[in-house]
Amino acid sequence: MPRNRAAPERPALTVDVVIFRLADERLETLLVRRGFPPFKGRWAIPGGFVHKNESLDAAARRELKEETGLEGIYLEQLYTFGDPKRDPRGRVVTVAYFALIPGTAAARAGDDAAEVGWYPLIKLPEIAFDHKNILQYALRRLRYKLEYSAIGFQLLPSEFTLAELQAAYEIILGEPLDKRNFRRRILEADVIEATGDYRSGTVGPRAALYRYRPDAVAEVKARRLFP
Amino acid sequence: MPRNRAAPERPALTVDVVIFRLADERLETLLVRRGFPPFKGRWAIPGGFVHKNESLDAAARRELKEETGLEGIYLEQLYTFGDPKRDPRGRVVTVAYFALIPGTAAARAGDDAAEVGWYPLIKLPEIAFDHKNILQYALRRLRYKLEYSAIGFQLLPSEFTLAELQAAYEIILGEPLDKRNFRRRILEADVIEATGDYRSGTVGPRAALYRYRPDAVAEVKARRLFP
DNA sequence: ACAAAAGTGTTCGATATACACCCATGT
DNA sequence: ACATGGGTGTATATCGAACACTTTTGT
Repeated sequence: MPRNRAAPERPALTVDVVIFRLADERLETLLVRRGFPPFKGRWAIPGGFVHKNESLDAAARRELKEETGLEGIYLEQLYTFGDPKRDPRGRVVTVAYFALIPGTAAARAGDDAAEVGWYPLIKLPEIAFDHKNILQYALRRLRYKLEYSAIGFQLLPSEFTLAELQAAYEIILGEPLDKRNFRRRILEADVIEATGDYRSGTVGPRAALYRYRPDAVAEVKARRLFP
Repeated sequence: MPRNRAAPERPALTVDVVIFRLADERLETLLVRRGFPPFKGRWAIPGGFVHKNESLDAAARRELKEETGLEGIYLEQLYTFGDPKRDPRGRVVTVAYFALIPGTAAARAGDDAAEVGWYPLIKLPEIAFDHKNILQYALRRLRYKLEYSAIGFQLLPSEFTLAELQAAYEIILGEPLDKRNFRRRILEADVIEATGDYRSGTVGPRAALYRYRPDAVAEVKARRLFP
């Protein structure tokens, strides 16, 4: 708490939300093209000022909804970036968040009709500010969380097959996983359950559909899921 | 980055530094007694405003030095707390850090002669603001980091015996550890090395002294150190 | 001599890893 | 009929957990 009153400052405070989705068998993130300097024409993580009487989480949720139209999305505070020089216009401290949206969710363009686009993380366009750092940080955290907790299904629709879930993990972790070991572990972790339905319309046997168990504990502390 | 310019706000921005040390076989934290309302007489985590042209990390280091006189200390950003009602005087967003200082480091009272004291985490006094939350969060993070990375020696002087290190881990994790397993794991982790000297003046065999290997990688990602 | 504390290996159980075939279904 | 892909079990290696005695030194 403030006791030293020397040279305080009231920096602008923003939230930036790194929004991940799976599409075309890649991990993608939503970026906004800047129409004005600085960094005109380059791409930035969507974000905005924190409003009066608004918590940081609420600000992040609002931004996420403005950009994608989605609510009830997995969202987590990532890190706060406050280098004095990170915005050439003046001091702006940003609290970064990351969000995982289901790949099928039709994320509409932002209300303000700015130019927005999804970009794969392996092939990013020219990035504004220190946002490349933030994206790298978010990716590290996502991979880490995927190994230690069971949040992969946040990137899938509400019902999914085990093959789809495994594919999501493989895309993000960037390595193939053994099918039998994957299924055993994910089921033993007790975070998903079979719906009883099957995916039809495909060649071959019908795959059982699973859903997230909302009553499950999100954090799997005792053991690494995918060591 | 800011694109939505509706109702922005410039909250006061502070850093709070949860400072941990080991003393009297307990984990203690430094607290400052508030001399004025709100929460007059209650105890708060040391902190203060972020200055102009000062990064968040620099602000945290400055606060840490002001309170303890120490430099070159382990310091890590924890989380940012921004509930609009967390300070009754107005909007104050705080970036919380945590620091680990060697138990022997004579942490002098703060420059401003405020009333400060070390308190064991198991028996905290009346806490101001939302600082109890922050302390709990910091303790969780400390325990977690201790299990997955090798930072326990940050709470010990530069040279220490394995018995001392084990005692530190036991205090923080709150459970006894097997001596032989502890020694094997901590040595296999390759973060400490024998100095070649021995601790004398004690009853019984002389214990070998160890030091931190500064070239070692801090994060032990591959495996839990103490599962 | 005795008390205190340092140092040292092995066994056993649990967990992780590697690996291949059968069968249902749609075309 | 055949191509596609879902579903299933086991053997081996690695890792974690539990456990006791000997030796050194100061008093």
